[in-house]
Amino acid sequence: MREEILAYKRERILQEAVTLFYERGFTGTTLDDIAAELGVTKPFIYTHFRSKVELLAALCQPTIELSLAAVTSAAEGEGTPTQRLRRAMADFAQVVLQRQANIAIFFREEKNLAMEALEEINTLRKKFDRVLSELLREGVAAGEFHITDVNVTALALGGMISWAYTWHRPEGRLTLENVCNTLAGLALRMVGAAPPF
Amino acid sequence: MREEILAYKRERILQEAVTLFYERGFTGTTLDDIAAELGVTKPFIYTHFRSKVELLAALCQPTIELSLAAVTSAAEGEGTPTQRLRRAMADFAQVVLQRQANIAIFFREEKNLAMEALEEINTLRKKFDRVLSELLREGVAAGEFHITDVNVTALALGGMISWAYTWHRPEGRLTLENVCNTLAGLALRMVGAAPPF
DNA sequence: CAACCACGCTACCGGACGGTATGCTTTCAT
DNA sequence: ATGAAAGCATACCGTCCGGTAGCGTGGTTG
Repeated sequence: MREEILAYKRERILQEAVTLFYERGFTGTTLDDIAAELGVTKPFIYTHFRSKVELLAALCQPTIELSLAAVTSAAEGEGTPTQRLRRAMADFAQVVLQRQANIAIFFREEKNLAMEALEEINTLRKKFDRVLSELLREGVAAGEFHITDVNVTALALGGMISWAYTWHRPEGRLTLENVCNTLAGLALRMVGAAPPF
Repeated sequence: MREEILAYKRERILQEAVTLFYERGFTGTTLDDIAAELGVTKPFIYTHFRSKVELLAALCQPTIELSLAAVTSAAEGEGTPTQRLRRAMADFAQVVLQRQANIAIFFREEKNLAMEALEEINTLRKKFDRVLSELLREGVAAGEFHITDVNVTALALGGMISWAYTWHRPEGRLTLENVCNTLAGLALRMVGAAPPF
């Protein structure tokens, strides 16, 4: 149970850090700010994280891992390439929107990550692109997709979905599921899959 | 001619600032760094810009203005909605890729802009989305586009193109024109325009 | 009750960096 | 040639903030 409490504290720090980094930026947020918001002091944070930069990595990496897991799981799952791409895009969109702040922080603060952490994450991103490209190639081979440049299309797909972090408002007109489905539909069109979506 | 020299100096400062902010981030770059790279000293920069933050704004705003101008010009130009959308997307993509560093800096360092400058830019961005949405609506009315949610589609289109700043490599496999055309083609598919592209 | 220990706070350090006051150098007008 | 003014460098200031050392406190154990 000691362990669980430790993990909980760690999680609370991360939560508050995400909120503040998202609102004010990484360098615009001091560790004192985070501590104050938690009702603790700076050394408390240092018992759970070695540095501010490590805190940043700890809130980026798992989110990128989730994104990769979403597309990988869908791509390697059951169904036609069309069905799998739909699921991959919808699930990826869901991760992006559920972890909107984390995603935003990662893309904004990339330059503040330690080189080591950044390389690890970039490996994941390359894998993401490879998995997506491979799925597209399968779809082309199966005659379901019609694509001129598979690699550019994969990047465009990833971008269209990722970008949602910049404009989605959780309390807005559209529900999360709604947005995910719409985006997945747009993705299928981009690859020339057969209607209806 | 005095004026021209002044403008030139200003431009050189901006160039170097873009390069360094792009590589190391805004807070990761000191004014001394920029000055050193130019072979001058910090006060020199202060004779041309009131503050570091103003420097940031000066290198973001014109680029956003160019983006808006690109889509506006195409949207209000000649041709069918399909032709205009193609041109709008290709021209916008060209701005994004030619000003890749500026675009990247803007999206990354948004939080470091002065509130006033940010609001000004956000006005431009809203106008961008409005112009694009309006063009989509025209296309739907003309029976050329088939879209379920015009606003989301506009955001998705903008995102797909904007995102290119994260992956395009000027010295890579693809020429700039190549990428712009491919992306414009993908855009037309997204809105359900009639092939061929 | 006493000894201990885990935990987190108070208090502080040191360096980095945005910004500026001052004075020198160069250039131009008279 | 001389005065003035523009333009830039030297040198400096004050602050902010990431990171740390050491103490106080509360709970647990024998």
